[in-house]
Amino acid sequence: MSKNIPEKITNRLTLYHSIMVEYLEAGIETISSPQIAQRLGIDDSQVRKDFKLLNNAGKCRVGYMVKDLKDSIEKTLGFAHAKDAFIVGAGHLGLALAKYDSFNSYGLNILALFDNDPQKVDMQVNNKQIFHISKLPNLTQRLGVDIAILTVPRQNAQPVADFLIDSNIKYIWNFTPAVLKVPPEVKVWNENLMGSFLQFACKDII
Amino acid sequence: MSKNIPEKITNRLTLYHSIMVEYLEAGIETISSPQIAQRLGIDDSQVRKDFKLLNNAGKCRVGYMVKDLKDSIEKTLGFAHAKDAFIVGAGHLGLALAKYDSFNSYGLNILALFDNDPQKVDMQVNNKQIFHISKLPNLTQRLGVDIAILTVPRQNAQPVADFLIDSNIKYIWNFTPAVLKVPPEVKVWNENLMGSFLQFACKDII
DNA sequence: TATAAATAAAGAAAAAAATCACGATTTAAA
DNA sequence: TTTAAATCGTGATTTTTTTCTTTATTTATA
Repeated sequence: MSKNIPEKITNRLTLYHSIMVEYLEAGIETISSPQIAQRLGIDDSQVRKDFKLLNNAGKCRVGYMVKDLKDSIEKTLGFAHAKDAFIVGAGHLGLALAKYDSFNSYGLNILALFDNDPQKVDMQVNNKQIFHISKLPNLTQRLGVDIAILTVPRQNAQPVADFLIDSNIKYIWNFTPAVLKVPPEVKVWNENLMGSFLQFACKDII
Repeated sequence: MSKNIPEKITNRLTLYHSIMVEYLEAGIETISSPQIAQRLGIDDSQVRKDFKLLNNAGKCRVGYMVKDLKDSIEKTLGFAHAKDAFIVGAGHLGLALAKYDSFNSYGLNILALFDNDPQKVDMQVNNKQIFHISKLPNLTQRLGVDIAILTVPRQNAQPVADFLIDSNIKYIWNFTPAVLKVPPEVKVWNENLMGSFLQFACKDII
């Protein structure tokens, strides 16, 4: 689909999307760039520039059609293009993500969870089974999954990542604070919660 | 402290910090900008520019002292300046964050959790008590807490946020997909997990 | 000691992102 | 109907961020 959209814009598009969902639920059919801008604390021309990317014309003095914007954003970000993934690490964070049903509507399909704790194995979370980590290579191959969401403790992050890579996982969404060492063909996305918090903290609180 | 560091740089600083922790644990005393750059897939002059911000000189042909860099990053990002916070919403995500001990070493002190589910009230998570949400205004005032980490379901996000604001919460770290409406004196930081994922997905997978 | 290689530092250049400014359009109101 | 206000669209400008280039320094090696 339309790729190569810069991170920052993608991020704003998802925020716009949330607002569209809210407006639709409230039965509001049109929305203007200043309304959105004020809500997000950004410039209104920024919003319009982003929307131009969606090929979605607005109407002067009226604004944009909420439904059309929502559809365009979904199309642009590939919501419909479902991607399968495993969650590796069935601790609280892994379970929280497994229960996070929004993933589905955004095109991310969690097929199963993996853990090394025998007590957790065979449990079900949100209709997804927890398997022993040793089952991962086989299931990866059988189901053709190449995305893993890594939610193990920091100490295990690198060895588990190595295991995932051996099992042909190509994309790791890394929720651990470890900076993973991976070969060039494997892509890592660091969620980096602390970085996120510190950005918040540095700006306003300290 | 040294504020107004742009988001992107703050984010990189936390990644550098993770690498420093790892090097220290491995007993490695120096590190060079190309090493770090390669690890993170960025330009090495970028790394040096970031380090210049820390007033931390390197040595040609040798690199930087790992320990010094780690300390500088911690000082710059205000790790030592402890900030107290409440977690609002004791679902899996809230519990996961309550158990996330890294928060502490990064200067974020979770004092307690809040939920409206009577079954959860009075439970302990990682030595932190879960209170009924009705206790929040009182505790906010008594403990002088003005940061809330919001992990309730999307449907409850706005009403709970309104309640927090009435209770004098000034900073909301928003893990819900809702885009909150808040008065100008209240600052919201959207964690926006889906945005994060879609950035990842758009880049490489679709 | 001389040479080569790795690296930091710092300025220049390029690229990307955000903001500004203004004309055009549309709707509502006088 | 005229006027005013709101809003879009877009080019220009500014700011920020990243990358490139060069010079200087340090260490290791011949």
